[in-house]
Amino acid sequence: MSLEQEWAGLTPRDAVALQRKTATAVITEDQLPVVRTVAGVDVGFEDKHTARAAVVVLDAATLEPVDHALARLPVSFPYVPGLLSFRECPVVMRALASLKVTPDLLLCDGQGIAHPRRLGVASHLGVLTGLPSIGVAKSRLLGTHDPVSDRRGAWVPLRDGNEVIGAVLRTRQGVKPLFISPGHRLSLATALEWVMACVTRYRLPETTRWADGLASNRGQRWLDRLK
DNA sequence: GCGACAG
DNA sequence: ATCTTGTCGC
Repeated sequence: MSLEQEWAGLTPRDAVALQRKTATAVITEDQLPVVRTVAGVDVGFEDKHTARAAVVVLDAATLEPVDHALARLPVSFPYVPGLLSFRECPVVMRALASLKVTPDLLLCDGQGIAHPRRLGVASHLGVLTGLPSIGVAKSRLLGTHDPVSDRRGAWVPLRDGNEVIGAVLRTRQGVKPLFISPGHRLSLATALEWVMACVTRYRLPETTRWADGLASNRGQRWLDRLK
């Protein structure tokens, strides 16, 4: 059965309960294979009723696209901070299912464990797919942190109380930092290494840039670049 | 009760 | 998330 069917009729209250249960399966220790391919995952909205997911698989060494997939699905859950998974996972799972190349690592838009119940979209997708995943968010959902030096690669821990739930990373000088957190099957240190490995000359890693481009309404232009 | 709040 | 080209600045 598809995820959209399994989650049909779920209320925000049910969703929170499901998150608490699912968070139990999240692993934040390194369990990665030799990473040859890295995928960028993102969801855009064609209108208030239709979600579009984009997944782009890049060669981990060259950062060149080797595969991609798109999927569309009616929106079936409202945007509620902390419950983003229930809006985005169904359509993302559809896109992932149509890939020809299964990626070794997922870089998802949004938080990993830097979440009230330690189950942001990246973590949830990691558990659903069983794949290692990283949360790459453009802004903060939870946690506090010290100022980050304006040097490329500089980072400071993101904390919730005494617990380190992620990092605030400067991927480029002169730009707002990114909020990185382990999604599933890897540590924060490894997550930071992979994000920087996917960054070239822009604020966002190449994985995210490709996925963002294809998921947005200007996706056609990016499709043209895919050969 | 008053803010904060991924995309 | 989304409406949107060129332009100012590091």
